[in-house]
Amino acid sequence: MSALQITSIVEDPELVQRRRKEIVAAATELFSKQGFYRSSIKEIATLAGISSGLVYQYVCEKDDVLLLVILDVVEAYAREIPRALEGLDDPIDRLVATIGAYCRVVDKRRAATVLAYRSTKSLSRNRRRLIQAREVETNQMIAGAITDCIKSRLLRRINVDVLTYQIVLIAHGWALKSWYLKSRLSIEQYIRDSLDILLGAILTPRGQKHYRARRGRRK
Amino acid sequence: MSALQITSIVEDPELVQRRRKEIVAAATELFSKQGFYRSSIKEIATLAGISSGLVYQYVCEKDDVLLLVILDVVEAYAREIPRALEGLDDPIDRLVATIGAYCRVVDKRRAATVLAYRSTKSLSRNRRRLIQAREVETNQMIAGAITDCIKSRLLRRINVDVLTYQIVLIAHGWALKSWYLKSRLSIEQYIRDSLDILLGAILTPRGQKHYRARRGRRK
Amino acid sequence: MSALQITSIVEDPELVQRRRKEIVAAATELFSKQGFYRSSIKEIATLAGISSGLVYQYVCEKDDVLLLVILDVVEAYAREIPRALEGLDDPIDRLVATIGAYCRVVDKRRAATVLAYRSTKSLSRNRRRLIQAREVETNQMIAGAITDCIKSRLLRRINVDVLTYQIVLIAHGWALKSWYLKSRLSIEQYIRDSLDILLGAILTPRGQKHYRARRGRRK
Amino acid sequence: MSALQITSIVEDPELVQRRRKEIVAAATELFSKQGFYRSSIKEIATLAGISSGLVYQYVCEKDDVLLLVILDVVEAYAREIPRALEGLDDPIDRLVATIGAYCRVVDKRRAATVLAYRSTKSLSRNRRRLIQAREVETNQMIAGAITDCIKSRLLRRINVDVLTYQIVLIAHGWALKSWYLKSRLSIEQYIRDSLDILLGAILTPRGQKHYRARRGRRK
DNA sequence: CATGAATGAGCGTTCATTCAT
DNA sequence: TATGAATGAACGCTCATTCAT
Repeated sequence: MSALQITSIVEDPELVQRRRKEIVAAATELFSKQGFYRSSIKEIATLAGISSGLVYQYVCEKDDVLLLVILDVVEAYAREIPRALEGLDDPIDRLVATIGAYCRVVDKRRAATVLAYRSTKSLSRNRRRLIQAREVETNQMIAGAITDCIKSRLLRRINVDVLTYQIVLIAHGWALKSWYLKSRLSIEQYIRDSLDILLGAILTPRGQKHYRARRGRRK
Repeated sequence: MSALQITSIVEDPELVQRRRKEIVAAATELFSKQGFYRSSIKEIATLAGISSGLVYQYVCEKDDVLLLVILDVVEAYAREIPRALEGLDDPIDRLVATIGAYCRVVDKRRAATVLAYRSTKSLSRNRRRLIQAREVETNQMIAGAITDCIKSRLLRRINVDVLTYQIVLIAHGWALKSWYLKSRLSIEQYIRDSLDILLGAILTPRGQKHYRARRGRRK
Repeated sequence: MSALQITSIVEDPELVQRRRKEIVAAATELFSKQGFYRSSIKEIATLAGISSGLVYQYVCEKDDVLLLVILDVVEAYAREIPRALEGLDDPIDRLVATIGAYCRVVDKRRAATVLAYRSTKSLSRNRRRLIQAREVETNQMIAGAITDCIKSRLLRRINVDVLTYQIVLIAHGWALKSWYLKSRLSIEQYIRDSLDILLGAILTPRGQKHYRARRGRRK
Repeated sequence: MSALQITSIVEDPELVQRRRKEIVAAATELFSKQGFYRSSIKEIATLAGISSGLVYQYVCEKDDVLLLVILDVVEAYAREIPRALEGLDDPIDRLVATIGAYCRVVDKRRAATVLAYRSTKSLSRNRRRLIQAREVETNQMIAGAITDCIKSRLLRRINVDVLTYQIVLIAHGWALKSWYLKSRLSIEQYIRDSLDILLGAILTPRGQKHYRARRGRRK
């Protein structure tokens, strides 16, 4: 639905979709491994089993390939998170499930997630906005889960935006910092410990008293 | 102490430092604006007010310029965070100050922080390791502050690595997601709300009971 | 059979042959006039009537162009000498014809012969070996003619390797020292006088007696 | 005496000579190993133990360094061959000694000899002429020895120029083809076998009859 | 005399993009 | 539609040469 924005010379929409899927698969692999600039259209075409000229029948510029690749990642989030919520009604359950699902999707697409971070800025203003718009959509699912919890008085009235991004960053962090974390934790431990920190109050009762006292004085 | 790793043809260390500073300043500006690959050595040299050939008297390859730029950011963290802790003894104060300081450094160097995220993967294995080693050093300051709090029984025995990276990501998130956050919050509000979420228990008493109950059942 | 060693991106073998021929022709002209290092790929491409990028569709590195050029010379020897021997059976006739043919090929490709001498050392070990292997092949034709003469008791049992190279050097000498010889002799005179020296005993009967006597004493 | 042609900024002639000697020694080593174009002035200067700028006090362009280097080789021939003739009166002895001496000088300076062949053409017309003039001078010693033999009726009236160059090429051939010859012969064997071919009639009596008969018919 | 930092032209090479087939 | 040969701009990097010190 989003890829439609990129005009293709070929008119048969099914063919467009099929070819683009091949191209995106090849490009994702190469971009993840070598980065966008070190991967040439020819390499991508070869890996996709087509000729380099043909790529330009489905894409206007090399940058479009990158856009397609990143959209593919971002849409995977939007697709897979809701699936994890199916059948869950309790707001806390939904929040917990959301966080877990997000982390697990990131885990499955670690390289692509890192790629999205690296490369979004390489895109033109317009293309970047497109990605960001999708990201906001995805985040709204998280924000929604948070809001529901607040409405149900299960969460305090914390800043929803900030908590949303804290959750997003926790999920993405698993990919971004996997060079450090991967050797120390499994993804499931990471999810559990992150939830533990986020939802269990990290301050001890004594710490809470202490913190409130200090905070009062700092103001 | 780190720049020593990049060999320079010029031997006068003062001159090396001065020139590299000029080069790094120009490169940081360009890399932040256009990215590493879209910035040419000639552009960097021109912006730095020197000839393109001269760059190669202070650096072996273009990649070294990137390394220098990223090290410069990473070292700013290592330099400025301890300064914020001077005179603070209380563990909670120190933790809070660390988080605030980290966020503020990131705020001052938003573009460079994003750059570090985008570009570290463009570096060779060795250079990347160098950056990561410094990042780990910086993180140890945060981890230290956390551990102190735990020792003083002000914090529960949560996973120190995970909390450390949660804090790091919160700080970096201000840069990474500034396209969203910047128009909604000031950095100081961001710090305050992030601390609020992290240190104030986000679950209400009712939420806590609820969460514990659900968690028990989920296991 | 030799050019196969240099891989080309273009796969149509006829096209490869045609383009390489154009490139070699242009390169031979330029290398001969200005030397390998003073000739740029752009110059070669322009003279060949193609774009500079296209050269790299038929060659991996600039060095390959040089290899192609030198192989072209060396193979001209291997191609044209046997032709001069067609229909000749007498061993002495064959030896004389070989020498004459070699000199005449060199004469036709004087510049390229000099080029081969100048530039072979610029090539990588492997490429150099390739050239040398072909040179040895060519020389074996000469060595064969010599051996046949010895077998027929028309030549004394002199050192075949040394005589072979004496002949090779006589032929190449016409190119290498043409700055001196060209104004004093025609190629046909050069061939005749060289044969006269080589095959006619240069010592007079008196000289021979003298030489043998002195040689005895020197030992 | 020849180097004087290259103007030097430094005026003290002794210093000029000393420095140039250092430069030539370093350059000869590098040029022989890597070739002229792959050796930089900086490398030469460093190997000579001076600064790169200083080279330009003793030389106008890089090409002058090459000229100096080649002149040095060529003059070694002119210096060392006469020394081998000292005390010899007999014309054949002198001719034999000349050839042996030439070969031995070449053997001692194999790399430099090859260098001279590779690089003379890289020089400007004027510089090349200078080298060639010296070569002619050296060759005149050989030609003189030949002429003396002819005058004494020890040699037939063969073409002196051609024989001279045959001798020169035999000597240089030891360097030029050392990749083939070195593993098969010692320099002394090479000299002996070359003289054997050149001075001993290579045709057997039967071969001579044969040759004369064929030659008559070929005309 | 000597140094070595600085310049800038120039080269080899890559690759996005086009277009004839 | 699909191919892949062809183009040509652009970049990283080197190095002869100059010149302030």
